[in-house]
Amino acid sequence: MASPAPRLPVAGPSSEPKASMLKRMGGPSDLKAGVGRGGIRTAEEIQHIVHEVSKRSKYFKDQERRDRELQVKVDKLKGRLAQEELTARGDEEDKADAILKELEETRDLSRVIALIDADAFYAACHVRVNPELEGKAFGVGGGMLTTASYGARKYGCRSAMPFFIAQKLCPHLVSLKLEPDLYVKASREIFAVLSKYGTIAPASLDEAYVDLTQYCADQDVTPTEAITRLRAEVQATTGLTVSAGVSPNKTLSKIAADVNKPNGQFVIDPTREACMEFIQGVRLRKCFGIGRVCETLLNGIGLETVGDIFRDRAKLYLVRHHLGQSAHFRFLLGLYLGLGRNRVKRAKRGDRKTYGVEKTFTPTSDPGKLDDVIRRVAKSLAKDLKRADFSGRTVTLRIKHADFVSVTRAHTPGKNIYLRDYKDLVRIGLMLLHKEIDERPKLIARGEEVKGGRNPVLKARLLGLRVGNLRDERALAKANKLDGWVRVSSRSTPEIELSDSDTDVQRDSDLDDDEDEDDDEADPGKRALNAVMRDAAIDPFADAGDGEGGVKKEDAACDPAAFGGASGSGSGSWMCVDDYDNDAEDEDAEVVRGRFGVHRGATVPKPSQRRAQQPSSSTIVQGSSLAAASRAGSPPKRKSPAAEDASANEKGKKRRIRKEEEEAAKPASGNEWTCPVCDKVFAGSEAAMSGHVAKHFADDEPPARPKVKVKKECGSLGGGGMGGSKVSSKTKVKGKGRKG
DNA sequence: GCGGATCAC
DNA sequence: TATGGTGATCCGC
Ligand SMILES: Nc1ccn([C@H]2C[C@H](O)[C@@H](COP(=O)(O)OP(=O)(O)OP(=O)(O)O)O2)c(=O)n1
Repeated sequence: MASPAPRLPVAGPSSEPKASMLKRMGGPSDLKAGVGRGGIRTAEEIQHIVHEVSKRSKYFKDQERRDRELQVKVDKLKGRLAQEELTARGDEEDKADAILKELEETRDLSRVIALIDADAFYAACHVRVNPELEGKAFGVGGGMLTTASYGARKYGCRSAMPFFIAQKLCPHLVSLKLEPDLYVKASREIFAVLSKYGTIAPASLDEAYVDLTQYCADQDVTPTEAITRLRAEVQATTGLTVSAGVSPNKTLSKIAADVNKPNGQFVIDPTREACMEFIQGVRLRKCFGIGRVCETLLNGIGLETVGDIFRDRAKLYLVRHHLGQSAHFRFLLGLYLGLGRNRVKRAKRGDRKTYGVEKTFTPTSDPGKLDDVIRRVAKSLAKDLKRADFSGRTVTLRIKHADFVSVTRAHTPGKNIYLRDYKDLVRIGLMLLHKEIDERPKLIARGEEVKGGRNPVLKARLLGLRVGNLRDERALAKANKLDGWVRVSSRSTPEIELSDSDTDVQRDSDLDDDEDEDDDEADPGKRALNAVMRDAAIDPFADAGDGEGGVKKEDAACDPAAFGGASGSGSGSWMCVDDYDNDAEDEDAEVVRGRFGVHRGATVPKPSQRRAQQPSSSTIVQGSSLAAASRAGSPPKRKSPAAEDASANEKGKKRRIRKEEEEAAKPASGNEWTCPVCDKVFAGSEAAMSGHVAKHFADDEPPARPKVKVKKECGSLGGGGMGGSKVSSKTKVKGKGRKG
C-alpha cells in the first residue's frame, strides 16, 4: 500500500505480466516440445493465454515467488562478478585455457554413439493401438499432461501442462488416461530393435543410447547409413517413429537428436571441427543438465549459447565457485569443446537407490485425512518394495504445503535396521507427519521459520514416502536363505517413539486389510502405473546387482547423457557410462573437475562399475577401500570442485561396499548362517542364530559389526574405467527369476 | 545423516 | 476451481 506509485489496483489492467513469468509459465524456452514450426498459435499468444488462465492460482503465486528468488540469485551473481573483476589478476583466460587444453587431450572421436528418442512417446503408443487418433490433438495423463501429440503441440500444449490450461489453448483437446502397459511394451519392442545394432543403454522408457561403432565397422557403413537403417527398422517393426542424434559422444548425440525431431536424425562427423561447430550455437538450455535456473544464471552474466562459454571464460572463471551445481566451470568448458562420455552400458538392478510413492490431493488440514493418505502411500510403497524385494534403512516423508512449498523429513531407525513392511512404513510416516504437525504451532509461537505460511495448522496438498539406503533382499535371501529372518528383524524395529503410534497402527491394520477403494486412484489405475513402469525398467536387465552405474562425473566434462532420467516413468532404465578415468590433478583454483557436470540430476553414479570388475576373490578391508577412495580425490580438500568429485566417489564406494557385504554373505551354506542385520557369519543352530539376531534389537548397539571385506576395485584412475568386458561375472546373483 | 535445490522425463 | 509422479545428485550444514 505504501508503495510510491499510486497505481490503483483497480479491476482492469493490473500490472503487466513480467517477461520472466510469461516465459516460466508458458515460455518458448521450454522448447523441448516442437511448438516452433507449424504452430497455430504464436509464442506470444500461448504465453498470454497461459498467463491469463494461471495468474490467480496458488501455483502461479508460488512460481512468482520462485521467480523472485531466482532473480535475487542472478543479481547476487552479477554482484560477485563485478566484485571479482575489480581484483582480477588478468590471467583468468589462461587458467581456462589450461583446463581446455587438458580436456582437449581427453577427446575421443573413435566411437559412433547414437541417442534414440521416440517421438511424443506416450501419445504415439496410444496412436499405435488406436489409429483413429492419428493426427488428432490429444494429451496423455488425465488432469496433468505427461505429453501431448504433435497435433496438440501446434496449439502450445506440452508436457507437464495441466489439462484445463491445455484446453484453453486447444479447445478440442482430449486427454487420455495413462496406460503404462502400452508404454512398457512399446519400449521393449524399440529396445529390442536397437539391440541389434550394438550395446544399448536405456535412459528412460523412450530413450536409449546405442553404440554403433562395431556395427559400422562390421557392415562397413557410415554412421548415417547405420542410423538410417536403425530408424527404419524401428518404424517397420514397431510402427513408432524415433528421432536420433549420432556423434562421437553422448553429450552431442543427445543434443543432436533434438535437431530434426519428429522422425528425423542428425549426424555429426567425428572430427573436432564438426563437433565444435555443431555445439557453438546451441542454446545453453538445450544441454543436458542445464535447466531453468542454470540457464537464467548464465544468461544473467551474458551467456546465451555454448559458444559464449569460451568468449566469457574469464568471467566464468571469476565466478566459478558461485555457478551452482549445474554449471561448474569444468563442465561448461567440456561442453564448449563438445566433449562427452562415450561408453554405453546399461544399469542393473542394484543401481536403484530409492523407492517412493507420493500422492497429491485436495489441500486439507484434516488430521484424519492426512493420516489416511500416509496409510495409502505406505501401503503402495510396501507393495512396491516387497515386489522388488528391497528394504531400506531410511524413510523420508515429503509434505507439499497448500502453497506448493515442500519439505522433507527423514528418519533412520538404526544403523542396521532395514524396513520394508507396511506397518513400519506407516508408523514412521505417521510419526514424522505428526511431529511436523505438532511442532508447527510451537515454532510459529516462537517466531521461528516454517514453510507453508504462518498458519499454525498444517495444510498439505501432497504427502509422500520414500525409502532409501536400500538393501537387496533378493540377493541376500538367496544367498543365505534367511529371508524369514530378515523380515522378522525389520518388523521388530525398535523404538520409534510415538506413544500414540498404537492407535495409529491399529487403524492401519484395518485399512491394511481392506483395499482402499475409496477415492482416487488407489487401485488399478495409477498404482499399477508405477509398479509396471518400474518393473519395465528393471526387468529386462535385471540381473545382478552390479552394474555400473552411470555417469561419473568428472571426466571430460560432461556427460549429459548420463542421463538421468528415468523418471517419468519408471525408473529403471538408466544408462551407464564409463568414461575414461581421469582423476584429479588440477590445481587448486579452477578445478572443478569433479562433477563436471552432469550430475544434475539423475543418474547413476558409477559405483558399481568398479565393483563388478572382479569376482570376489581379492579383497581388502573396508577401511582400506575408503582410504583409497579419499585419496583418489583429495582428502580434506575444500569444497572446490575437485572435492566434489572426491566426495562423490567416496559415497559411491561406500555403497559398493554395502553390496559387497551382501555378496560376501552369499557363500553361507550348510550350518553356516549370516546375520541379516550385521552380516556376520556364524556356524551353529537356529536357536543360536535367533539369539544373535535378537541382540540387535535388544539395545541400540548391535553386536560388533564385523569388518567387511570387499574386493579391490580397479583403479579409479586410469585405465580402469573402461574395460567393459570383465565386468559381468559376479553379477549373476539373482538370476533370471526376477519376476516380481 | 538431513533437508533444500535442481534436473530429467 | 484447477498445476503430477518418480528418481537422482550435489551442497551446505
Ligand atoms: N514432465 C514429463 C515429461 C515426460 N514424461 C513422459 C511422457 C513422454 O511421452 C515421455 C518421454 O518424454 P520426452 O521428453 O522424450 O517427450 P516426448 O517423447 O513425449 O516428445 P518428444 O517428441 O518431444 O520427444 O516421458 C512425463 O511423464 N513427464
